[in-house]
Amino acid sequence: MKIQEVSEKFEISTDTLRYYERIGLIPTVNRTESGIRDYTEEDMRRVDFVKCMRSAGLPIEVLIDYMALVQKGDSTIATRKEILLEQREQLTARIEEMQKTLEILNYKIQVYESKMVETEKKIKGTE
Amino acid sequence: MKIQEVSEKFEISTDTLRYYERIGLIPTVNRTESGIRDYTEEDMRRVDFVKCMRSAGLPIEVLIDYMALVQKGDSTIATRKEILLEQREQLTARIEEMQKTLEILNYKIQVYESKMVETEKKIKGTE
DNA sequence: CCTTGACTTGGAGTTAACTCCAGGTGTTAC
DNA sequence: GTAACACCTGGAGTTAACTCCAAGTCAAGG
Repeated sequence: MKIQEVSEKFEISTDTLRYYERIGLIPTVNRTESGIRDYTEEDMRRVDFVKCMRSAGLPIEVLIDYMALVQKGDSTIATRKEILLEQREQLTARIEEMQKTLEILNYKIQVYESKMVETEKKIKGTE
Repeated sequence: MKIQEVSEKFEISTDTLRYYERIGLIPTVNRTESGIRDYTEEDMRRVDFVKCMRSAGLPIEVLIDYMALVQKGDSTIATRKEILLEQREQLTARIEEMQKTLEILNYKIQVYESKMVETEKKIKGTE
């Protein structure tokens, strides 16, 4: 698959795909004879994984380290697990924060709602 | 309250507090005669609110607009509610994304876990 | 009174994660 | 076969949100 197809499939710009490759977040993609990227299924699984992790805010640096360990093979499993444990912890913390904020937003919206209803009533009363 | 006390209370650096003020995210804080910031209770409520919203990733620009409307008074309630509705929608979307990622992390960690148990068994078998 | 540390301002620097650009090559539809 | 478009690379530019700095003022303890 060519870069634009991958770009459309995963909704990641071609610039970003090339960027991910050049910083080593995904390993170098094979090129055709004329030098054009030809993504394999495995390449795309990696892209998908990275997209997912990035969408949750995992830092690129951490993902670079992690992906490098994946490339290195089974001897790195313990380290990889450590990385994911750490990231999971941070992620749950972030989610919790956001849920607290969400509740405050809910409350504020509801307050505004009832204030607006009050205002309506007053207007009606003076008609 | 002086800036450093506020900084410690909310765990926001003094630099960030001053930055928020200068970009208009919180209105200008009163100064003592000698020009030193003296935060009121209301100032601190604002700081707390901004901190909460920022921790959930709401963009500063949106918060500036929102806070300006708050200053403007009750006539802006409908607009404020619209802003919060929009932000709430985006926030729930982000939370959902993160929860999907969390599940994938959980799965991956569990796979690594069982791989490690397998390796343990093999080692024990060869002893 | 003088030192030490907190405070002030305006402006510059940093960081992460893209995003864009220029200059060149390859390919495909007519 | 040529115009239009996708692709390549290396490097520069952008954006959001801080964070740091310099040069100066102010306040409290000894």
